Amino acid sequence: MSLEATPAERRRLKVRGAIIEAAERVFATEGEAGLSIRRLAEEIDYSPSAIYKYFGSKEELIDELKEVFFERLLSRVGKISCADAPFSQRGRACVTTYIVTAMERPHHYAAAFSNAQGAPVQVQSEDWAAFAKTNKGRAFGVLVNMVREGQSLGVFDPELDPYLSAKSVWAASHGLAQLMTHMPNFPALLPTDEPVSASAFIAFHADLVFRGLQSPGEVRHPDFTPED
Amino acid sequence: MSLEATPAERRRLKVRGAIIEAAERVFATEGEAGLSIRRLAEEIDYSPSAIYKYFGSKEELIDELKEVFFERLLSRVGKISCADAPFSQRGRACVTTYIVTAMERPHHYAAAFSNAQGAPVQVQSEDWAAFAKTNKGRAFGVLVNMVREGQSLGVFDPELDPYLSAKSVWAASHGLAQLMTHMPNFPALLPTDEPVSASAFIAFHADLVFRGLQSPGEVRHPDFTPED
DNA sequence: TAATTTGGTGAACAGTGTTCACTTTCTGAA
DNA sequence: TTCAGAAAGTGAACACTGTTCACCAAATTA
Repeated sequence: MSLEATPAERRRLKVRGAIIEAAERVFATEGEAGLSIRRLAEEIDYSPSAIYKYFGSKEELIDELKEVFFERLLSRVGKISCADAPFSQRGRACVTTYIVTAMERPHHYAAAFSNAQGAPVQVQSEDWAAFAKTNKGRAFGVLVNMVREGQSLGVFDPELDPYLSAKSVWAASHGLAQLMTHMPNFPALLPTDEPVSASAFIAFHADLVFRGLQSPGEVRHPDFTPED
Repeated sequence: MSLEATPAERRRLKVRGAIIEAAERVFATEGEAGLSIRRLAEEIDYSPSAIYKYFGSKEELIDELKEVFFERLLSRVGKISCADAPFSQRGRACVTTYIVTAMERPHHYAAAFSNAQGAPVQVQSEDWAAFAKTNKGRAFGVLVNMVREGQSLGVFDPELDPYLSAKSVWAASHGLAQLMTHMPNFPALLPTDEPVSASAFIAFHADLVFRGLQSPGEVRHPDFTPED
């Protein structure tokens, strides 16, 4: 048995790739509702039971879709966090990038926080060591470092625990991401008629989140001006 | 036809009540996964098709469960908001109450933000007038008033738009509620061994949210001390 | 070439939500 | 009180679903 990719292995990867490609296509547009094994099989011209030679279950297949989605989310936020820009911009960009990426694939993001039956994902007994290795865990690590950097720069309140603060930032980002994937016109829900764009509101939210972390003397008014 | 409740009407309400009671029982513990029409029919000793004489569809039935849940959430947050307590306490309590109530019925809360297939609920073309009449909309109104009160007291930054601020607070609350219903040990996910209780972390989060709203001069360090 | 693993299939199982023709029960008016 | 009509309830069926399993053919290995 060689370490090279045998023709059989290459063929296998090809079929497997076709499956997740078709799954990605239908999942991105119709979500879990439109993704049935039989339909997937029809799209790739195989029998339904063939899929079970490549994936143990439908859930396993969808888990892979979520995984690649979170990898992109991680990579994007990671890139932002170490970009060449002032801290205040980078910090806010972490939050906005997270939310924008979630909104690009609402079904993926929603599914990542609920299993097939819409029930809460119970991640019982998961400890820190296990969590830190997951994509979610590494994205969280980026946030912790960002809080630490802000504290060392004197911008963020040094009294705040970086881990708890990062969790709070994550929760705040997650909340807006979820609300906006579920109600696309959420920012525009106003009694007045002046429109507020999605991106403008995301910026506003990111700003408020960061004001909460700033040192008592450092808090400034948001540079928020509704555009377009 | 009288306005009184005829015996037939009373009987009908009784059966209907038995259905939602059974549905509530199984939904609260097992969520949408365990709730099937056939099982429900078995529990109330009727045939499955009988249920369709009372509810147009399974979704309609579940919508009612969500509705009563949000009514309780609304009533709780509403009570807190006009309680006899200092503003800083009431304000934070709105956030913590929201999160704690969500955690009491994780399946209800999760379902309220995703349809049966786990796909995002698309509330397209919903305008403010319609939104303001829903339970979500009225709970949101409570938040807006709270922001306004904080501004008139000089505690919150008067430059902030009350509606956008209330949305941000809602998003932040929703985010933690969702994260905690999905990962019960979220607050305890720490590299260190010192435990942080759920309630302690919720308080910490609420505090950060409020720091973000405070006037530049008013920001104080959080009075957060990990208890128990 | 022979043996064995792998890839692929169709039929079936146990579920699901929902519909529909049908019967039974109850109700409101003549 | 009788009787038409509505309401309540039923069982069988439809069209799905994820999943399994015996079976078959093709590719790989010995």
